[in-house]
Amino acid sequence: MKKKVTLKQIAKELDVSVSTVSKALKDSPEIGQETIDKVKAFAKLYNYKPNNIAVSLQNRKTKNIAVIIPEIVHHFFTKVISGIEKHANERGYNVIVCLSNEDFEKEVINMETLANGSIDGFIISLSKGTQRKKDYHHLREVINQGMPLVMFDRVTDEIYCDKVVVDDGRGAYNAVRHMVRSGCKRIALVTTEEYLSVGNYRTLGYKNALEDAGIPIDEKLIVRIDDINCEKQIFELFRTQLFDGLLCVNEYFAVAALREARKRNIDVPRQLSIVAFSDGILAQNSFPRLTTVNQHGFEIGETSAKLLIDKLEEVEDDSHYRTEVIKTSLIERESTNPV
Amino acid sequence: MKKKVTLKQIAKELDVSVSTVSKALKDSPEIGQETIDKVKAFAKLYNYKPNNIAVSLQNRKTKNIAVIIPEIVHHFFTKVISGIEKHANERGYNVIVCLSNEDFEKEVINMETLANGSIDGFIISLSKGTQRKKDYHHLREVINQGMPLVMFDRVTDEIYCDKVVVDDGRGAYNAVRHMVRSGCKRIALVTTEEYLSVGNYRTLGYKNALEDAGIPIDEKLIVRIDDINCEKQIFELFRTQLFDGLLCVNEYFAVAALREARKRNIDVPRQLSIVAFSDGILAQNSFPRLTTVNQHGFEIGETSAKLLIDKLEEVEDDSHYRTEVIKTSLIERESTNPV
DNA sequence: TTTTAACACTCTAACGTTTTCGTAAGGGTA
DNA sequence: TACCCTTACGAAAACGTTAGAGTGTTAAAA
Repeated sequence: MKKKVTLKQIAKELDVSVSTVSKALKDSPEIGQETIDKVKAFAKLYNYKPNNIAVSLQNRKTKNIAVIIPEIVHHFFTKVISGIEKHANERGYNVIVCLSNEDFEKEVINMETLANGSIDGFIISLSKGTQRKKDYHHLREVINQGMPLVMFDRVTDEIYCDKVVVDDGRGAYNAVRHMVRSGCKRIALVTTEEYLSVGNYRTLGYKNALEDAGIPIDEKLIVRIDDINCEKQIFELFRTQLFDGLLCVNEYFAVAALREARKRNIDVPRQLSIVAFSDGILAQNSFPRLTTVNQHGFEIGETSAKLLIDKLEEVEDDSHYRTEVIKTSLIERESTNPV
Repeated sequence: MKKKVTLKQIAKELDVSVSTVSKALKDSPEIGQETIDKVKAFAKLYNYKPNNIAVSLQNRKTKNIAVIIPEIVHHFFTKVISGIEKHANERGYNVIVCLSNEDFEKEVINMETLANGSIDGFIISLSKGTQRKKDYHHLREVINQGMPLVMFDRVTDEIYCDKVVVDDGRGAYNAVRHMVRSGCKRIALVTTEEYLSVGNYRTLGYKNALEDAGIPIDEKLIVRIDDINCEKQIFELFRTQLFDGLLCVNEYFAVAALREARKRNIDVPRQLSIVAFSDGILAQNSFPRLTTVNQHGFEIGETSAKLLIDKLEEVEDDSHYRTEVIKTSLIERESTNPV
C-alpha cells in the first residue's frame, strides 16, 4: 500500500522547494527547463496527482455541483441527470446527487450540508413537500451566500434565479389539438393535485386547446389524482364518463388507463385515443405503444448544467437571470389515430 | 449577499483567538463556560457553519463516497443508488454519482479524478467495456492507495475487495423450477453475451434446474442477445422453436417476448410462461404483469454502503474482505401459472 | 566599473480548520 | 516564600496546495 505522494515529498527528494515543484508541474517560465524535466519525470514515476481538497481550499472552487431531485426512480429525472452529468463532465465538474424524497426537511438538510464548501452550485427540482409548504428560505439563503442555483421543471416564481422549464402548457395544447384533429370529440384529462406547478400548466394547455377547438370544457372530465388511489380514480372516470380522448400528465396514469380500457374492451386507439406526458420506458413498451409528449429530459439536464457552469465561470457577474424554455415534442405512436 | 463567516472573523470580533473559538464550539473543557456561551451565541447569530473543505483537508476525510455505475437510466441501478443514498445519509455521508456509460475509459477517468482526495471510498458496478477488456488496473491502483472499494452486481474474481452480489444462479434456478412445476416442458432462455458475469451465472442456474428436473438441455433454446438486434433475435426464436416456458435475463427482453407472443396470438400464461429477471416498472406494468426474479436492488445498495462505511470507520484495519450474497425472490404475477 | 536585468529559485502567506503544546494568573499547600 | 496545580486561554504547526514577493547569481548594458 503506497500512500499518495505530495509536493512536499517530491521537493524533499529532489532537494528543491515545494513551490518550485508546484511551478515546474505547471510549466511556469520561472523555472528552468532542466528542473521542469526532472520534476515531471519524478512526478510521473511516483504517479503524483494534486490533492483536490487542498486545491479546493486554496482557490475556493470545488468543481463539484450538487443536483437535488425528488426521486431518482423516475425516468424523467434519470434523463435529466444524464444530461447534467454529460455537460458537467465535459467541463471538468463532478456531480453530487442528492434525493429529497419529495420531503421538505430532507431538501433543506441536503442543501445545508452541501452549501458549506463542498460544492460550487446547485441544480434543483423542488420536492412536493416544498411546493406544498411554499417555504423557500433555504433557497434564498444559498443565493444570498452568492452560490449560483438553477431550478428546473418544478420551479417557483418566488425565487429569482436561472431556470429551465418545460413548455408544459404548449405540450398539453399540442397533444389535445392532435387528438381533436384526429377526430376526438370528448377529451378527458388525468392530472395531479393542484399544488404542483407543472400539473397546472398542463391543465391550462388542455383547456386552451379545447377552447380554441370550440369544445366546451367539462369539469367532470378532469380528474386530479392523489397518487395513492390512482387505479381507483381512473376506474371511476371510466365508469361515470364517456370520452374518446385522454391526456395523462405522466406515463403511470396512462398505462393505468390503458389497463382499464383493456378490461372494458375499449380499443385503443380506435375507440379511445391516449396521450401521455413524459416519454419513458413505460410508454415506449406498452401495448399499444403510447403517443407521448416528450419533455426532453436529457436536454433539460444539459441546459441546466450549462446555465450553472456559465454562471460559475463568468468573469464579471452581471447578475441577471435567464429562464430557458425547453420545447416539448409530440411523439406519435400507436395510441392515437393519425390526423 | 453576505459571505460565509469564518472562525477567524468570529475570533476577531470577540477578541479571542481562533483556537478558543474552535474549542468553544466543541464544548471543550479547556474553555470557560462564559466564553463558550458568548462564542456560541455569536456563531448562531452569524449562522456559522464550518467549511467542509477545510475540515476535510485537516483530517483527511471527506465524508463523500463515489458510486460508479454503467447507466442510470436503468431501474435496477436507480434502486441501488436509492439504497446507497439512504444508508450513506444516515451515517453522514454524501454520495457522488458517476456514470461510466458502459465505457472502460470513462470508468478509469472517473475513478482517477475522484481518487485524489475528493472521496473516501468507491462503490462500483463494472462497465461492459471493463468486463470485456478484463483490465482492472484502475481498481488495483485505488485499492493500493488504501482506499476502500466495494463492488456490486457486476464484479470480478480478479480483484480482492468487499463485494455484494445477487444470487443469480439460484434466482434463475428457482425461476425455471417454478415453471417446470407449473407444467412447462420446454423452457427457453434469452440471455446476454458471454463476457457479462451475471449472464453466465443465470445461464448456469437455468441449466442446473433443467438437469435436476430431468429435462435435457437444448442449446437451440438458448439465445444470446447482443442488445442491438433484440427484437429480431427474439423473432427468430419464436419462428424456429417451440417452447412453453421462457426465462429472460432482463425485463426488456421479456416485454419484447411478450410483444412477439401477442403478435403470434400465443396466450401468456396459458400457452407460454414468462419469467423476467429484475423487477422493474416495465415488469410491473406490462400486460399481463410479469412474474419476476426480484434482485432487491435497494437492499444491495444499502449493503454496499454499509460494507464501505464500516471499512472506512473501522478502528484497526483487519483487511479481510467480505462477499455478501443477496438472495433473490420470485414475485409471482400473471405471466406464469400457479404450481 | 557600476547598474540593470534576466534567470532560477526560495520564502512566505494564505485558504479554514483542528490539535498539541505552552503559559500566565490565581489559588492552595508546605 | 517557594512550589505545584488548576483554570482558561493563545501560539503555532499541520493538512496540501498556490501565488506573489523576495533573493542571490550571472551576464549584459551603460
